[in-house]
Amino acid sequence: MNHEEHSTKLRKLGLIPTIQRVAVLKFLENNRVHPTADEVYRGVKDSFPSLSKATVYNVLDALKRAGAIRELTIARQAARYDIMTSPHPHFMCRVCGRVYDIDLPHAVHEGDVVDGHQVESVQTYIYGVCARCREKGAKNSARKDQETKASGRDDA
Amino acid sequence: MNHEEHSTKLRKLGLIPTIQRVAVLKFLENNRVHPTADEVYRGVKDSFPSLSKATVYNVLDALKRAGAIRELTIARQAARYDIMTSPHPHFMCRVCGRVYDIDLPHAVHEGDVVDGHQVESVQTYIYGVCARCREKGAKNSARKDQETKASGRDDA
DNA sequence: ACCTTGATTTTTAATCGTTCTAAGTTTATA
DNA sequence: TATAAACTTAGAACGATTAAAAATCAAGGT
Repeated sequence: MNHEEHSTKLRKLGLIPTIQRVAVLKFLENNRVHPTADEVYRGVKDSFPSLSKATVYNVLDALKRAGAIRELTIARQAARYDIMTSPHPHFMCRVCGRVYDIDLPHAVHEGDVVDGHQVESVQTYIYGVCARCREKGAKNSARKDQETKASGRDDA
Repeated sequence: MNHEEHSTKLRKLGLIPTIQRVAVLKFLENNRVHPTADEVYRGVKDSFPSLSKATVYNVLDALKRAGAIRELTIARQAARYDIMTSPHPHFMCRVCGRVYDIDLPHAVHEGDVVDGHQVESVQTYIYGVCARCREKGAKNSARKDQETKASGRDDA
């Protein structure tokens, strides 16, 4: 997608296509790892140094309300953002901190009524150890029982 | 449950049963509305004025790690706490802010492996308008199309 | 019961994600 | 190009949570 197409997409969403909005949208399309607002900020700022962090929050909020992205509260520390696709669960690894898309549908859907409550959106968050870290852990423990650091990662 | 029983429960969890821990545990058992740390603090402080907020965080963290309570990140603003029962989804009303237990099982469970990832816990959060607010809204709009405030509530 | 030692609580300050404010800039439209 | 509305910016403010250090308490041995 080029600049023009992003502008069109934003216009269709009812948003004025400013260069900041186009830049954030482009970043989100090229970085589908569920970045935090700060990660978006740092990523976009590289190619757009005058960008303000408040703008990132403003743009993310506008995109969210326009229904173009979803906000994930999978971790207490910071919200994460996902380009809108059909609803699906997310998995967060407690070892490396990465967030993965899970290829399963939700059991409850928009429009459903559960226990008398009108459903507008659903998020399922799964926590554990991801495939990559399980492998690494297995390797390490097989070799030497090395301590497998459980601290947070520092990004993808 | 009386004080002695709470002490026993804490001991079984491997925690020294201090009066603060007993008080927080008791509060959580009597207020199963998924309170925030601050709501726990205010609630317990009533009957225990010397209580510190840091202690509430410490106790909640200890209870969480001992597996006695679950932490919900259903809203970005603040974590909420739930006495441990079998895993179930939660519903948050965007009108009144209340959080309800949903009587449905999760589709994914502890111990499962999904896409190669080892599952340790699952949380499903559903957002929308609760039964109570739907009724109220219907009543109001039938009567006079009164504005239905969408701001946060101020508790149960 | 008393002591010792490690765990816990307390107060206070710090951190950090997010929101607010006020001023400056840009966009859409005429 | 003029104008008003929308948007961006920098920086201050906010609020939930965590950290640090000193004071207090709980448990087990004497």
